[in-house]
Amino acid sequence: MSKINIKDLARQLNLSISTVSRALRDSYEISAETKEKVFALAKALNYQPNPNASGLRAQKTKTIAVVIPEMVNDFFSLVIGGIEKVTHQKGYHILMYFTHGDHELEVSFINMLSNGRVDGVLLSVSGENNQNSHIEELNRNGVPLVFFDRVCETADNVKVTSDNYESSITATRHLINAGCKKIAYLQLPKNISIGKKRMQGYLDALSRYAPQQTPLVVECASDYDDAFMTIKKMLTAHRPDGVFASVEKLAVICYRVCEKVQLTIPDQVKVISFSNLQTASLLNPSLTTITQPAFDIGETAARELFKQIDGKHKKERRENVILKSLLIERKSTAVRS
Amino acid sequence: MSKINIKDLARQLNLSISTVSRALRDSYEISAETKEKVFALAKALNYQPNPNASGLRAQKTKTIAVVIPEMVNDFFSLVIGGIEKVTHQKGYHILMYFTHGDHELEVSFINMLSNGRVDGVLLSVSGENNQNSHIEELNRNGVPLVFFDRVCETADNVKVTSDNYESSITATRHLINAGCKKIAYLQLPKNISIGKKRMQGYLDALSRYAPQQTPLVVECASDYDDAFMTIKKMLTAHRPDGVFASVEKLAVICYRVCEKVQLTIPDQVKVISFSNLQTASLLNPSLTTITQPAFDIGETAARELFKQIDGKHKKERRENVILKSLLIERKSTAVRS
DNA sequence: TTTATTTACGGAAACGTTTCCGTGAAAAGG
DNA sequence: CCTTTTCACGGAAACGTTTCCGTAAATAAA
Repeated sequence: MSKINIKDLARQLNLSISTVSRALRDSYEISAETKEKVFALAKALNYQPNPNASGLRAQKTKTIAVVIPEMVNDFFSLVIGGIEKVTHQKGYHILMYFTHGDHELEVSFINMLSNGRVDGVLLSVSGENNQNSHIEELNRNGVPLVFFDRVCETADNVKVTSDNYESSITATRHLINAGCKKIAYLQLPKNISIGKKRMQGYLDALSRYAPQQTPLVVECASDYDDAFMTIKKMLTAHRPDGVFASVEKLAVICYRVCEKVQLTIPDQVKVISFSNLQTASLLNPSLTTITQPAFDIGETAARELFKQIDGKHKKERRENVILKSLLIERKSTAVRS
Repeated sequence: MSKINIKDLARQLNLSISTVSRALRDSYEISAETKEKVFALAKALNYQPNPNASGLRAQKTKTIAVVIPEMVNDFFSLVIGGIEKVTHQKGYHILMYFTHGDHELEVSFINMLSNGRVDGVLLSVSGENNQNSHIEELNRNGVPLVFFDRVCETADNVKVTSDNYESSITATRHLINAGCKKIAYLQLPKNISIGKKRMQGYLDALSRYAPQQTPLVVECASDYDDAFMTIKKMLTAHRPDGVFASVEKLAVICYRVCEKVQLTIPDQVKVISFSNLQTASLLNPSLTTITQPAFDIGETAARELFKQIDGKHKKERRENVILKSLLIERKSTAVRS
């Protein structure tokens, strides 16, 4: 129960509190010898300034919040890695919040963050993006905020995303080139911006490169079993020869359904998916993916946030950032030889 | 730039600060009507008490720290999920720190946490567990700490783990029963406690159930390429017919090596691994795993921590918790039919 | 020598809460 | 009618920092 504070240091050194404080911050108005003594004792006692006190006084917490839908997801794990790299360099701390796709929860988290708990927020929104009063409230309170991946289109904040529309075009075209005549698109229910862009890419690619095909958009629930049934019904009823999963989870479910209903990938149906799965190349068959630069997204978003936190000229208009994804071709879309 | 505080509320309501504060905390000495008014205005203005001020005053932060080696790892992701469940129920916040297996970093994080930044710490240690002065320092400062998975044996704190030794016995025996005559064990270099127990299980199972076999322990570097080369050399030189990977990462590398050197799993070599991979059943071939109750570990560790944080009678001796892992048999250890 | 400046430090206010102590007025008890 | 208790609230201290003022002594400038 030591928990020594600056007062203890001052007493032990026969100095005033203000002198010790200044010495610790290496102020020019403290003599070299005094600094030495203060540093030495501080180190010896492992003195750590109380963050609440400093934070209260300085109105700075050296902490940012990261709000994401979930954790068991290689994409978000990698993003966190990128965020952490920058944050650690800056000597900041990371508070993590998980919304589990629940918009209410997101609102309550964001509201919670509006009064000095953090110096900035990184947010990947969950669900409907039309209601953004909580975002506006945060902006009003002057808390810097940067979106990444799942952004709120209508909000006036920096957004860091990947080229979802173009990648969807590429992915769809990849299936077309592989000979698919009937391509299904699997999407999640929430009409998050990212989902819209991806679907638009799919639709545009079809009408541009395979106008004879009718789009087959399948909305899957976020619940695992529901999604499984939906995909199963779709596969058996419509018999597509290509499936484009807008998120990794749906590709995984699709694999399981194919196993169940005895559809062989890629001979009977080819599968491509947005995914950052570390094991994509080890799947049976290996999965062709559109891989987002997840780590880079996290790193970039964090850097943008710190630009605002450190920003002298805060009111200069910040640009959004769009990073490129990569199509990695594997066996799930291989043409039969 | 609103950021309203309790003073603003008091002024607008013509009440004193103390009255407003008590009203918000639903004190019995404030009349019902006054409470109403205060609540109403607080809600209307989205008043959020400044956490630094409350924390400073109460010497409580409603925040815990979670210190883990890495994030891109389904085991830790699931653990975080369990931790978050409990933490959210309790209305606490989570600070995350990643050690990247660097002991120095772990020490600096832990030291940082010794002065009121958090009310408690959940730690999965990285690397050597013989140096634990930083743990002792934290204990001296009265900050509650609970270990999970990778524990520090010599420290006198609650530890939540899974039955590593018994599971290793089971896994090894599983390979023996599948007919393996030469079983290799892949381990990481750091002699963390968890690694020792798992290896001991392997060794004991061999001497007990297949005494004719000589153990083949292979220490792999944490670096991917190094580990790949080590495993490749081992597989080609010793030609084991069974591989027991002590961690998921090594199993994945082993799969890649087998692909490279044209060894078929499970016919030429059977593979089993400790793993929480969500895609284990989708691998080629599907991977037999010892799956730890990761979510449960997180949940339990968090509950144990809160017992200490909330604890009236803090000095009662807490018991360690050991949760059971599950062997999930899949094709990577299938006997040829 | 007198005045101005620099050096090195101390006192105290402020950050936003919570809570200990008071206190006037109303209600209850005698 | 007077005393005691309860009720409902206000003033101010305290949490540990940082920083704005001050200031005595030493040095430099006049």
